[in-house]
Amino acid sequence: MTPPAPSRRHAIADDLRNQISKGHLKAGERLPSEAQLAARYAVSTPTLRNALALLQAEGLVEKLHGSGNFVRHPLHRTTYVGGGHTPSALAPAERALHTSIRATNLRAHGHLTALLGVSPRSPLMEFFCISREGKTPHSLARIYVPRDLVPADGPEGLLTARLLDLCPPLGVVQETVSSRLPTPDEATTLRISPNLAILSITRVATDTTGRVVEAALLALPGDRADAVFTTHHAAEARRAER
Amino acid sequence: MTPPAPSRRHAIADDLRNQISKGHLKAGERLPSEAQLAARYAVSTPTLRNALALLQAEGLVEKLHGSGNFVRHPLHRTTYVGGGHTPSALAPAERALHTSIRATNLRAHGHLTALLGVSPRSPLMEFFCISREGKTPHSLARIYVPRDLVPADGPEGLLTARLLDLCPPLGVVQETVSSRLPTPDEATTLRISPNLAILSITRVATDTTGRVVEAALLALPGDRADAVFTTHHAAEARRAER
DNA sequence: GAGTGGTCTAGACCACGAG
DNA sequence: TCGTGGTCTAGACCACTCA
Repeated sequence: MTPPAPSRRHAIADDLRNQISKGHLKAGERLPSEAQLAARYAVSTPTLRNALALLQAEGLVEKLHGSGNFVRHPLHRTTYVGGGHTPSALAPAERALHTSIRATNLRAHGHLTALLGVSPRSPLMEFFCISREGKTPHSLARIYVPRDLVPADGPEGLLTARLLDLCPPLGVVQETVSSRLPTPDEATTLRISPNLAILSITRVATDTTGRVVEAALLALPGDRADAVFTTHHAAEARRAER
Repeated sequence: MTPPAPSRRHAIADDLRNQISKGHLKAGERLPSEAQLAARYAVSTPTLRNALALLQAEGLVEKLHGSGNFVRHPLHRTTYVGGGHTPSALAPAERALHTSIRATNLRAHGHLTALLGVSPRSPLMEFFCISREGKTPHSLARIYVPRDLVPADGPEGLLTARLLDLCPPLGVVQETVSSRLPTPDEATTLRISPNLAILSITRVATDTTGRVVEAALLALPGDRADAVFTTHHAAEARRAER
């Protein structure tokens, strides 16, 4: 189907890919050093590095500066479930994801004002969430909520984020998905290379009055995340009948 | 916010980015040759090419082999509207998109059988759609429909695709979004570099009986496409009351 | 054929991580 | 400190586009 790529880096990448899929190189294992691999394939180091860059973009190999290149564990894909009211970037509970949340008070600025439809410097609360499987991060979320929607009583623990499920009757949730390169910060916190594209989701939730109750900026590593959106058309058909 | 990137290629990319945004380099214009730019910035050609690769990944620059590097027209972003029943990768009609459709008869094979929930070699019709704005493609779609749902009367013109709006009462539409590198074919038909990630959307639509009436594989260039999904929670709330 | 980008080489030097 | 990957150089050769 795909014509065999003539370039050397593709040939090398194909060979390593095969070795990985056939189990000659196991998950978590360290590859030989780039110098050794370059010698084995009789290419220069930049060429070999290009080959590894391909595998890295596919999520098969993880590069750790100073340590080596490692075979990534067999692609545990995270699934983001769209359609609203998920406190963090809620992945299906199937897999044990440790989610750490950090809450910060701040004031609206920049495009946050436009997203939330509030005036500049109006008080917000930011929830900075990272979910990990083991040591490797699987999602990064920055969730902004007008401060008056956050109950002042409890400590801003895990529960405060969860209240979004209950508090106001949700109206419309709009999620915009795009694919882009991570910012340097995102790349480091997600522990991915700056060349690996991410799924970037902007979620804006409004209550029934049209007020924005939540704006979330989600970043999911492109090599280990999908987003699923399900639409029930039967509901709309029924509604149309009325 | 973002610490100034120390590497030369980032510095060069930043400079070119500024020149583009300030209008010193206009859309559609050709950049000086890579050799000239390398000389101007006093770097080697590979380094300069790395800088251009960054701009290319951002969609600001388009490389045409043998012709030169060009400033891309100001990012006409296409928006894919999720939530079902759109015949092709229907972008909002705001912009004049020429969509060409080619219909082919084939039989289910490979993962198509799983997607559509049909037995192998059962007859399908494939719609191969490309939408362009001017000369540059904006989306690529392969839509598969069980052949018995396609009316045999009319020629498989534009209308055949549109009938999906009407014919069966739709049940559930599920759309899975991921970010990945294009296959070589996709890269060439979309006229993007193999390094630019695409938004890949798999859409499966079922009718009210649960039968799959359409499976679509969509590929949208990551630098000029978004996908938007809107969920109306009021409807669900009302439904829950009953 | 002249000029362009695409690939590759064979080194050099720096930055990071672990012992 | 030592081995690792990260960046860069200066030039070679090939492939493509256009006149």
